[in-house]
Amino acid sequence: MTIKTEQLRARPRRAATTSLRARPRRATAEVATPYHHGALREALLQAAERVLERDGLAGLTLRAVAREAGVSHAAPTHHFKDLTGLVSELAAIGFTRFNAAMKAAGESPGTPIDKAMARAHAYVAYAQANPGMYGLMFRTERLDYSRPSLHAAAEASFAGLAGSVASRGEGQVGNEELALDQAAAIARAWSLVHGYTMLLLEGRLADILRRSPAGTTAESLLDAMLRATVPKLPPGA
Amino acid sequence: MTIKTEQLRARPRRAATTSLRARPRRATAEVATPYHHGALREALLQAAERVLERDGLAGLTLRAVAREAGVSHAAPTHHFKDLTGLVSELAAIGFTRFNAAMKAAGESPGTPIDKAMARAHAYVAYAQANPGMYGLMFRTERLDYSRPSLHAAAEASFAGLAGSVASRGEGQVGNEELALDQAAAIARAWSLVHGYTMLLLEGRLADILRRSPAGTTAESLLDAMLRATVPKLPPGA
DNA sequence: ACTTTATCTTTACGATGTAAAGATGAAGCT
DNA sequence: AGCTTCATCTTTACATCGTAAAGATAAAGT
Repeated sequence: MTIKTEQLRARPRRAATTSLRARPRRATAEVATPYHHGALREALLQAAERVLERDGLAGLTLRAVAREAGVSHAAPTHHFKDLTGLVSELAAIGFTRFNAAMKAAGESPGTPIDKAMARAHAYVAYAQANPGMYGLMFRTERLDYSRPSLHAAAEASFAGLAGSVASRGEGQVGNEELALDQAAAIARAWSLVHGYTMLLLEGRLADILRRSPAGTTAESLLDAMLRATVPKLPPGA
Repeated sequence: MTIKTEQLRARPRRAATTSLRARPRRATAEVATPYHHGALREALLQAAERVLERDGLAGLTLRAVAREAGVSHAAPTHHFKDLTGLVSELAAIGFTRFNAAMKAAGESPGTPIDKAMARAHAYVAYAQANPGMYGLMFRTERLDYSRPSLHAAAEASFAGLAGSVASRGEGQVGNEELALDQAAAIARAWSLVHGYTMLLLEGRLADILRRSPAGTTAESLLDAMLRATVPKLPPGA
């Protein structure tokens, strides 16, 4: 691919003077990548997200993240062990934010159908605003679900979805049995919105949108698609 | 990862004797990786598919394919130029086979709804039988749609889907305009079946299946999911 | 003050994609 | 025929990547 030689990395911080480490502990309001100890873990996660949304999933390498954070390429190892570790931790963050967005959308006023629509739109909106993150979250390949943080966040995400479909109270759909029509309703809602999102992000819906009436957007098409399906939702609170 | 040293590759065919190339041209029934000229291109594609279904998408590397085919690691370059080239060509083959399976399913007897169900089942069945291939086909990242073979095969796939939904004759849904409800119907069908397939392949449906009534399979859940949606299909031939 | 320990850097190795130069044998030309 | 040409394959080379291991460095504990 011939991108650029690795020598171009953000150089290892202290060039020659060896003792500018006595810089103010809090430059403006937050510690700006402190010297030795510091909050490298968080800095790496932020750098990783920046790299992800800038260069895509393919560009999200351990070394690129370390470069972006201005540390040596082996520094992340101590905090995440693996690329899998870093990626999984980042995905957990993505799920957490995603869950918050979905919860907020579910608290909108209106009929249950209105709420369902709002949730669906929030779902797609999150993916459109954070395509890299969404791709990361749903590309299992390099994800380790045995990590507690990721497991919990993803589980909460599913529980929220299932709860919003299965006409229970608020999300509390633990581990109990599901009737076939309940399971089908959950699978339907999830498949619809996830499939639409994936096709949209991969550009597969571009053709359909181009042939649709002028002014049709991804949102309005989603709306039309759901409106034909939603009435079949189980009668619930 | 420490897999294995590259020395373990299928060694470069003629070890020391230098002239066993006068072996029978057709060993049993087909040329078995001929010497110089030969059908390397096809052999590489077959090797690639083998590697893909054996080691997954991550294991599908140029060098692994060359190894599998028993040639030097740079041999594929001349036939495909890139990893992208090889992968795209393989995806084109996948789409072609997929299209054939879908067409066959569409020719089953029964009502239009029966046909639609048969097609949906064929869709998921293909993905389950060829998970590597399906993942390859719908993971745009390393695909070059400007390649004529891939472009044509993918286009045909979409046309078949659109045609089967939009109640036209047989597939002829060229480039004309689409009414919003038509576009929505296509998006709905595609999103449903693609989303379901993706979630299934990534293991995301395992929880739902486990909590479903005993005996519920991926197929029966798909069936239940579709039965609640199908009645809303546009009234067509 | 000295040691311990967490954190970060260097160095090293095998793997990968890709480019470039060297072999090799089939096909074409005179 | 003999020679050249050229597509095909192999070697060699290089930049990159993930990961392991060993060395440095500063904060913390004794």
